[in-house]
Amino acid sequence: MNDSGQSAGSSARSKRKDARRNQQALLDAAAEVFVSSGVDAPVRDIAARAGVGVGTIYRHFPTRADLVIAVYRHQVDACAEAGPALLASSPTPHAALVRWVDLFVDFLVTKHGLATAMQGDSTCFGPLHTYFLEQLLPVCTQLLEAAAASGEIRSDLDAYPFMRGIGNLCVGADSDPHYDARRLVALLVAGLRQPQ
Amino acid sequence: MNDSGQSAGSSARSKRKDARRNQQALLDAAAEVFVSSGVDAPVRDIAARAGVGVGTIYRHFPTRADLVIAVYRHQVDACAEAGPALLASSPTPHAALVRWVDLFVDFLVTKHGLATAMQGDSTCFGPLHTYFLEQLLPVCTQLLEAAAASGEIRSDLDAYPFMRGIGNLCVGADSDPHYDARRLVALLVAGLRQPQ
Amino acid sequence: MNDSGQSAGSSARSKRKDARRNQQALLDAAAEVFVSSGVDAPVRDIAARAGVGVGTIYRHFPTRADLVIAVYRHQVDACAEAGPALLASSPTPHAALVRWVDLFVDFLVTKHGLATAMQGDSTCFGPLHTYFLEQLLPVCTQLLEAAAASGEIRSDLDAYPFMRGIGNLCVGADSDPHYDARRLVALLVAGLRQPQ
Amino acid sequence: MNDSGQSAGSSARSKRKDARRNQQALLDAAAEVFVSSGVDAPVRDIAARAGVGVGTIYRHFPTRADLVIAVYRHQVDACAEAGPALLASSPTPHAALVRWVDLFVDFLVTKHGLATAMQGDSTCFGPLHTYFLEQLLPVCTQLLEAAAASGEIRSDLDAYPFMRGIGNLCVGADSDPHYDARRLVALLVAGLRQPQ
DNA sequence: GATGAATGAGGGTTCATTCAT
DNA sequence: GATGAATGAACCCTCATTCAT
Repeated sequence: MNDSGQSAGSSARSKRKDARRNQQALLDAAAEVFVSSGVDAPVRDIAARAGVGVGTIYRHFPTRADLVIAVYRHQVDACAEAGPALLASSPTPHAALVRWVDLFVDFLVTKHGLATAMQGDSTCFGPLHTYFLEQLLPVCTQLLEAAAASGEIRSDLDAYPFMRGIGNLCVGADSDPHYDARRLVALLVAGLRQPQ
Repeated sequence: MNDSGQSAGSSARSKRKDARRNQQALLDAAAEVFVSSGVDAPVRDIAARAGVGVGTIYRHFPTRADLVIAVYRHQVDACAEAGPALLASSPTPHAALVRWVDLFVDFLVTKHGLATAMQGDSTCFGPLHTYFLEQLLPVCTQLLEAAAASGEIRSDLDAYPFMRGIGNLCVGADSDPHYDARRLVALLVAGLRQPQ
Repeated sequence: MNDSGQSAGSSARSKRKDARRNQQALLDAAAEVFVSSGVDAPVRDIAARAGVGVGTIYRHFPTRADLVIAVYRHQVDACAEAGPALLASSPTPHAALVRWVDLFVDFLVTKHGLATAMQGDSTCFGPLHTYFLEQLLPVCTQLLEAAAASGEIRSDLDAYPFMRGIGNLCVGADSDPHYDARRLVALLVAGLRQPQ
Repeated sequence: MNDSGQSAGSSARSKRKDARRNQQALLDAAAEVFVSSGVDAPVRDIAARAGVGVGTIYRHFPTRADLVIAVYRHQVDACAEAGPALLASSPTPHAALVRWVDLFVDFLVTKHGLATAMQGDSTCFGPLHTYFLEQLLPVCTQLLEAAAASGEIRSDLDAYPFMRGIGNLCVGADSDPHYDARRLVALLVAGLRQPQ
């Protein structure tokens, strides 16, 4: 349309460029809307903010969860990568665990509604749930096992319930000033300590 | 109207009996539906299950929160009353606290979606939230203070965030067999222990 | 119930007394509610104000129109009776007509929503409409004919459209301070004057 | 998007054409339903008649008043434009006023329920009311002032109550064959004549 | 007779998702 | 590919009217 008289190839490329640009706009818009209205924000709001039609969202992200994943992929991945790094650089495995949990909680708390979306009962966030677990479960497991091996914490808690618990504790943390999720998560971690 | 005469009294009572029977049916139906579909279940579903019209629900329970309160009032009240009793009968305040938390968790976990409803962000459950807090906050506070006074736990956690945390940990506990809310709550309580 | 040990007759009479008392309370309550909320006020509001059940209203006044009629019967009748009296006491038939119209307008305007109820399209006010016409049409006709006979006004307007017109002009007169129904009715009557 | 190119332009236009076609269907359907059931007809009825979903109506006309305005905009505008034209082409301002009032009455009477909607008390028709007044008040004012300036009518009646009066006189005119709104409006206008 | 609980039709509104253009 | 119009199921809530007690 824009480049009249060009070859089909160029047309196709320009289309792709358009598509990619759109996808990026979508991610940016979604990130903003998620922050202001939570991850359950109406699809239309996101489309409007991105300046595209709702259909475009569905093309790029068939499921709402797909969109959420895409939006937070970088941060999830960073969180995943931080695990081994912290383990290597911290004085003890337990210290690494504490720091990593901090990262994870920051991530959940600062994203309005993400913690809720991570809850297991929501069927429409299945892929989101899955992705998070796939990325973070091994890391968390590694940290827990290391800390258990060093005798700092008990060894009878799996990473899955642990992460679920942290996720749950972060629910609603952004909307209630009287509720300090980090505090409670710290208590939970403290509860893991080996009863000397 | 309120005369002690038998006929009129019985007539009035019988009328009330009808209404009460209906109300009871409503409570039963709501309890069932809440379990199967959560406390956000459509009004009509509850009405249908109870075999009454929707208007009947609105008559008895103008607000959804009113209905939820009514459904769980006994249990909430029992939970509230258990606090002092446990304090009196347990070897230590900490033991009482642990047992009481158990009761509370049982209550939250066995009622599908109740924990979610207890979260602070839902505006339409204001009355419910309020009622729960009014009943249970003082009790929880008393238990925490007693345990703190006896030196068993730290004294810097208020009852409100504590209860919110417990409530959050119970979210989704009924739908995921891999998630053991009681375990995590136990860890949270363990985290309260005075770092000897 | 109250007079234990009385004869059936006395009981029956007391019932009637009760019924009459109820009916009066109903009329009073309805009058008040009509003023504050219009003649379309919910049935329950009236029952509540009267301190009776809704069923009682339906027993006494099967139709809302029946209730409205009953409430305003005195005033309608007074309006009807005023016609001949004014005709007899006024200097000219036209003067009598003007005064009578004043009465009628006062009646309609001071009763919130009555003018609306008098409109022909509302099917549920049929009996009301009918009663009003039955009582007032002959009177109005007489006044119009007298004024026409004396040459003061044209003779080609029937009482029915005339009254409908007046009724309509009074619609909404009580809720809009910028709208002066009496003014417009006066113009309408002025428009009747024989084009000398 | 707005480029003058043929293909894209036609594509954009064709999309709009579809929507416009639908919008037109909606306007037609609404017009019909308004005639048969009044402007208070259920949204669903209009949607059904137009063969569209209810959502489509809400998309095009967020408020019922918006729909009513759209349906009658042409006629209101025509009425507004007719004022100056009549003033220019009529022998006297009074004659122009009479003709214009005829147009206005025709408009109100032939649209079932429109007159009622024009009444001031209905809160949900605010925009409608506003639009009508904005369009027609200046015109009516001009006509009244011209006729007053020429000494044909009294000068102490504002356009607003005048129009309200006409509107009111037209209420129910379509459903009652015995009620001739035009007749009464003519009398009202006649009542304005300067008492020579 | 009186009561008021129950009914359920009726109307409004939102929003995820599809699909013609 | 992008668009956004259309769909319509799903909810909510009100209130006139009936009828068992």
